[in-house]
Amino acid sequence: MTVPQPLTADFFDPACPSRALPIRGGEKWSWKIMRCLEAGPRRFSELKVPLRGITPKVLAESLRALERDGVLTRTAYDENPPRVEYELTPLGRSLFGPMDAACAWAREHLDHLLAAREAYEQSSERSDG
Amino acid sequence: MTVPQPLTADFFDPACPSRALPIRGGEKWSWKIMRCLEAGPRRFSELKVPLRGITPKVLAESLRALERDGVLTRTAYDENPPRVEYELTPLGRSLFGPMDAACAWAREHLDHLLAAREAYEQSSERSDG
DNA sequence: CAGCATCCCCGTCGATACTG
DNA sequence: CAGTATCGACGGGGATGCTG
Repeated sequence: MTVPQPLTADFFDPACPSRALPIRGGEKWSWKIMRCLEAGPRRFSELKVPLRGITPKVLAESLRALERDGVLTRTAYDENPPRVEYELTPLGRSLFGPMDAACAWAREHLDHLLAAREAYEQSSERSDG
Repeated sequence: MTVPQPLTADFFDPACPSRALPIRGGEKWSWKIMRCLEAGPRRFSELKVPLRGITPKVLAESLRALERDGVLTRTAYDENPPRVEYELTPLGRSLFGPMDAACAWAREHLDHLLAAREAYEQSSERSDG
């Protein structure tokens, strides 16, 4: 069970699942955008409101990346004023599974985590001065 | 069900679970390090081997961050030559749950994802090129 | 309204060299 | 062996202004 494995790591495989996740934590806005689309299609400006502080440039970039990965669709209506709607695909919705798992973990262990962080700060203050 | 929600997003809460995850995708090596420790404690140099290409600086930084979050422990033995061992905590091991969920998703939808990407490239080549 | 263009900041990551 | 120090590359993200 705890016997050392050969450490053959498949994560160097370009097709490694961990590389394929459309939602990487480093991408600050992806989760938030998806949550804002969870209840149904939204327009560009409708997304800007709940995503307080996001700039149009970053929102456009993020949406394009998610569209590229087939997580959402972009539909432009030829109207005036222009209207564009973003909507999750089934593939996108399937991401809520792992996302919820991650959030559940965080909810459950948040206290523990913050305590560990604080304890670490305390112990390093002594040496840092 | 698909009725638009107020879009009250709790992810602006500093205590939002999504913010608390010790493993953010942007941190390139975190998952890999944890996988390398899954089977049991490992020394610094034992980690460098499977994590091909990681520099000692980055490995040290990453380990420190994970230690700070209580995900692993660092144990230095006062020997010569020096020996330091890293080992997952129960908290760290509990992360494999959500990690596996994410990997399972990726494994299941990788084909779909790559196809979407390719299709996107195709359709944008016409306008770009 | 729905973006794009431009410039800049900063954190992660990497390469290299050095130390207790 | 197990790191630290320094420098630099790179990319996400932000601020501001402009356009169809």
